[in-house]
Amino acid sequence: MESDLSWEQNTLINELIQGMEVARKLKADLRMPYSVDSRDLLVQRILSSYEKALLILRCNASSTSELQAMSQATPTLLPESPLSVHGSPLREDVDGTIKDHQEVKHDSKKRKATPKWMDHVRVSCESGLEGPHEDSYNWRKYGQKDILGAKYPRSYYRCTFRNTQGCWATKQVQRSDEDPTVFDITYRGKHTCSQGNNAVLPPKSPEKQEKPTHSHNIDIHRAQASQESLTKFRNILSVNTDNLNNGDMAYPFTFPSTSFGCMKQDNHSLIPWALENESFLSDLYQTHLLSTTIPESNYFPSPTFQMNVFDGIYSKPHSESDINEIISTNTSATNSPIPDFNFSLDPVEIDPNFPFNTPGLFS
DNA sequence: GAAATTTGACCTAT
DNA sequence: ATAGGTCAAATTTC
Repeated sequence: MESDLSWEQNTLINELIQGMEVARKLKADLRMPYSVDSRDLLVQRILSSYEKALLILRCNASSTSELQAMSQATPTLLPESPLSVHGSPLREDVDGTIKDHQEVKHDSKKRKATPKWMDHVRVSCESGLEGPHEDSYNWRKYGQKDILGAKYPRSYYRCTFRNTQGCWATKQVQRSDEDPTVFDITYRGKHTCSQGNNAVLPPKSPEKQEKPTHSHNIDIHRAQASQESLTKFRNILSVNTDNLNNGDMAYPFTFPSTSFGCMKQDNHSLIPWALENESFLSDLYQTHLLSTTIPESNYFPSPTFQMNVFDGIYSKPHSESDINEIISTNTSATNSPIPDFNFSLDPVEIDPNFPFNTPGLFS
């Protein structure tokens, strides 16, 4: 990657370029009288790029160096196992908070300290969604809270196997104010239960996973159907990996800002992206397939949906400071349990002549 | 009856 | 003092 630019600058450039490219595609698309779906897709991608860029700028004002360190220090850190850095003297206390063993406090109370990492994703269901789309984990809701300044309450979930297996993974789900079709989902803690330990997740218990209040044909995103789909998707990704030919495969990758979920409508979009794209964001994003439980299932009346998942950043587990900012977004189709993809699918065509390193570009 | 959800109360960080 | 996060009893669902 360009060494002359800072990490966030590269990220910002990439996002803006991506937005520009997609806008061009949209412009071209506007000449076509029939492709409404693809326009929606392109608009979504543009918005996603700008959103990422804004997030980066925000983070730049606060903890850029930390985030950069994170991204560089955790190239192999898997979403599924953010705590499992080899040899790292980390521990996770009973409430899921990760602590360096030197800074373990006496947490006599139940109240959680701010976790040292989280995985933040956004799920967009533009075309509507019925029913929960799952993230292959079993969650139990344990609370809901109205959040100041937010239109919608935040829901709190913990792993169903908390008691039986001592799994302290939690997640929070909150509907976006700006776009009610978007859910911000924050994962905290690591799954130590059997479902978290299995690379191939066990089938979900039928009583929980697919409450058949919604029956439709969401193909690849349906959490339950995702096992086969994920396998296929892995294969796709593997092809891309093999073709990438660069030495950065130890880095994480990102999925396109638009979704994987669009495959239903646009079966052509994913693979070409995967094959054409450079992995220029690969050192920025810890990416994973994602499908996420949307408990507020009634929000989405239409059977088709589209996920717009933003990848999460995992803080450097041994960082001494809390990093709770969520700085990057991404799209994919399953949650953290799919750990090891390290390349980008973003459909970006970078102009090789673009003067990224122009002095003063970011000054 | 067991498991999941709801919801008001409680706890703690800021 | 306040907001966010969690607990746990009550309620609902299966």
